[in-house]
Amino acid sequence: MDHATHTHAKAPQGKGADPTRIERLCIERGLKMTGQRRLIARVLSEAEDHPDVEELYRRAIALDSKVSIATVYRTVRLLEEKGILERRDFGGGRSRYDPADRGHHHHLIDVDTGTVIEFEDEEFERLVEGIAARYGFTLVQQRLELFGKKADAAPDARRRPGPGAGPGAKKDGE
Amino acid sequence: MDHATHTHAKAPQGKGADPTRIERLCIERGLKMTGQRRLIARVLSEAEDHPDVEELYRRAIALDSKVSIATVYRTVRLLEEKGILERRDFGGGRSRYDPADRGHHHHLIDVDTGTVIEFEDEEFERLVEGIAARYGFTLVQQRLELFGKKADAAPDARRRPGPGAGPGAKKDGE
DNA sequence: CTACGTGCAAAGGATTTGCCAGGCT
DNA sequence: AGCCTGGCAAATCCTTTGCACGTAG
Repeated sequence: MDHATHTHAKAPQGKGADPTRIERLCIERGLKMTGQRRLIARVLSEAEDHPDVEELYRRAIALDSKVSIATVYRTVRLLEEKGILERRDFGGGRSRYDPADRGHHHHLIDVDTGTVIEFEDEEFERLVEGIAARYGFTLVQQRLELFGKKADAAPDARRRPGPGAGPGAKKDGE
Repeated sequence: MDHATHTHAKAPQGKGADPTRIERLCIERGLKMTGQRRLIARVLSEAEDHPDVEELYRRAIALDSKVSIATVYRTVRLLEEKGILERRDFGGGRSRYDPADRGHHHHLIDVDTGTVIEFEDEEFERLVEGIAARYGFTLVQQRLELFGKKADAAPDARRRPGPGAGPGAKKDGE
C-alpha cells in the first residue's frame, strides 16, 4: 500500500504544492502540465480503485470545477498512450483506468456486489510466461479477470442490466 | 471464404435440415426458434473465430437476407444471457462472441498481426480456482488474455525511441 | 510568441428499444 | 389464437472532435 506522499513541501502556493506520482510521470514524458492536467493527475494518484471517466470527472470537479468532461477524456487517453495509465474493461461499456505504476496485478470481481479485489500471483506469472513461450511468443501484456461470488453468501440477486450496457460491476465499492 | 452447402443443394435452407449445436442449445433453453434465430445459430455454430455483431450480421445476410442488425444484437444478447454465448472484448469497441460450448479456452493475441490463438491449460484452471478460494470465492467466470509478439520473427525495424521510456506502440484492435 | 490545451456542443459509433406487423408453438 | 419475435428507425450511451480562445514553455 502506498501511503500519502509525505513531501515536506506543503507551501500553500495555490495548487502546485507537491507533485503527485502521476504528475511527475507526465513531466518526465514531456507533457505540458496545465492546471486541469495537474488536477486529473492528482485525482489519479489518489485513486485506489479503478474509476471510469465519469467518476474521474466527478472527483476532479469536486476539487476544482474548471474542467470539462472532454478534457478528462482527452487527458486519460493521452496518459494511456504515454503508458502512464492502463485502460481496463470490466464489461460495463465504460473503460476503467488504472495507474500503470501501481505494479502488476489482476482482478477478482464479486459479481454480486461489484467489488473489485486486486491480487498478484507469482505462480500465475510464471505459468503464462510458459504458455506464451509454448507458442513462441513473448508477452507484451496480459489480462486476467476472475468473476466469482462469495462461497457462503449466495443470495441470488437478480440484477437486470436494463437500458444501458451489459452486466458488469458498475461500482468499485470504496 | 465460405463454400456452398453440398448437403441439400435443393432445399433453399428451409429449416429442419440438421440442427446445429447452438440451435440445439437454444431449444434446450426453451427459446422459440424462428427462422432468423436458426440462421444466426447456424452462423455461430460454423464460426471458428470470434466475430462481432456486424460480422455475424454480414454472414447471416449472406445466407438469408431477411435479418436486421437489430435482431442480431437481440439474439446475441439473448444467447449470452442464456449462457450459450460468451461476450468477449479484445479492445476494439465492439464485442466479440464466442460459443460457450466450445469448451473453456483463453486467448493469446499477436499484437503485431492481430491473430487470435485459442488455448486451454489445466494448470491454469487449478491455479485460478485456488486464487478464488483464497479469497473465499467460487468462480463464475474467468477471463485470460495474453498479448504478445512472436519471439523470433520480429525484425521490427520501426524502432521509435520516444521521449522517456515505454514502447507506446498502440496497435489496438483491428 | 507560438504551439498546444481546453470548453462547449455537435458529431459519431455501437447497442438498445418502442411500436406494430408477422411467425412459431 | 396468443405471445413473443423481427424490422425499422429513433433513442441512448460513451467517446471523439471542430472551432475559437487562453496559456505553458
